[in-house]
Amino acid sequence: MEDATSPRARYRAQVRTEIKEHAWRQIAGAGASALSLNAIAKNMGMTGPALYRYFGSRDDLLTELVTDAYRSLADTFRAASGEGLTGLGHALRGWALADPQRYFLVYGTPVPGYHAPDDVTAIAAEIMAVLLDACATGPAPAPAPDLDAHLAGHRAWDGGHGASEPVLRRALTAWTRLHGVLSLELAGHFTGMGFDPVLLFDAELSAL
Amino acid sequence: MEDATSPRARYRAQVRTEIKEHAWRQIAGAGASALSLNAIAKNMGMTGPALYRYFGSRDDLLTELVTDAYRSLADTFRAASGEGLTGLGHALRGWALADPQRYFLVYGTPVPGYHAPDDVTAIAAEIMAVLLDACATGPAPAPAPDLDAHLAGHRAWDGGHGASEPVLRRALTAWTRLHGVLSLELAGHFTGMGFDPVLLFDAELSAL
DNA sequence: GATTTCCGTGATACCTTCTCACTCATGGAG
DNA sequence: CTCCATGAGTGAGAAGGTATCACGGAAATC
Repeated sequence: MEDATSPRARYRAQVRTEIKEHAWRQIAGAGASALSLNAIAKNMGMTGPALYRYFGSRDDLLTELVTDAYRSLADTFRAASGEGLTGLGHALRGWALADPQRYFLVYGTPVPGYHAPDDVTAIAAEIMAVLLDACATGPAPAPAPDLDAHLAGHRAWDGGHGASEPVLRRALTAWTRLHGVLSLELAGHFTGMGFDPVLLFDAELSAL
Repeated sequence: MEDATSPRARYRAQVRTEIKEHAWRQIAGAGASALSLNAIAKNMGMTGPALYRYFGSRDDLLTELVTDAYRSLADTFRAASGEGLTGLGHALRGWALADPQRYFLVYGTPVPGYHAPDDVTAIAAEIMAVLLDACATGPAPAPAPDLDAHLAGHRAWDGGHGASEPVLRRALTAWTRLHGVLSLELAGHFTGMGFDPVLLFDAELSAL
């Protein structure tokens, strides 16, 4: 009855993935704001309303793409989890450069009203866990007593990882610094400046 | 004839600024993607097409808002230019928190096809000049020979400032690190984590 | 006072998301 | 094998968006 390999279900799953493939192509080309259900339907030889059999709304489709993007980043992180913080940094940059709009779907400008579903917070916690593991081994960063003391009382986000406060701080710092370089690079703010962003990224990475 | 204080010109300028005020209100509330000429016109007691007398298109209006945002940031930076890098950092954070969507208009997710006009590159250069001034005085950062050697050959973006390579690197690092913390904070990526982002921001600022 | 300039409107074309009634093919049950 | 219910897809249409156009009228200018 509810067999997952029912012909109907298989067809449905295939169409869903095909819709998402077209959606990713649109997003990679012109950003998330250019995602158009009508255009996807036309590209697939269907009419617009047909897509509402597969996704409840444009926002539902976009939310699923965001979740997939988070999952993709989590997979990339997990695959590079054995290579330390440096390996994690390079994996992050490679993942971001492979599809900048996908990076922006995760870390870009949020829509004020939008609330991420519980899925992505769980995946974000998994990403943070990998980052915390990588930050546990390595040199202790410069001391920051104020922040460490504050983190000691506000460390629920470590998900029971049990890392020391300097490790928590190192993870946060790695996150924000790498995102800082990467997001400005992907947004094109370095394009007119002439230098190679990878050297700046690697300098920040080795400073960690 | 072409008097700037002609009744027509004064009225026109007033309507233009009123349109922009409504536009800022919309953007602050629901982001740049929610900017609607029709809604602005309705709020002003006009019909949609009337606004095309004042702005050539929705993109033209948005471009002007982006330019105004850059100019506002440049003004804020110039006002804080005497207070060193720490003052600049606090001025940046205050400016960003006052209107997060305005920050995202400058440093947020770009639309792939969009090209910024020459205005904003000039203003961006002015912002960079203030940052370079603030980075000239202060402790020398940790050495990074590779990046410094590369910057020595790719420093056209300093606008004839004549700063040394470590100073250029300090300015770039300050920019990317502060943007890293700030953009993640404004995007709400810290909301579920419990800690106070200002402490992380200040820690990065004092590490510079 | 006559004329020109230009603001605002309504109509229109074309796009979007999204709902709804309907048709029709297909898969599963007897 | 037959019947029927499930569900995919279509066309119409509402509501709202950008943008263009011709037109009327008010206001500034001469």
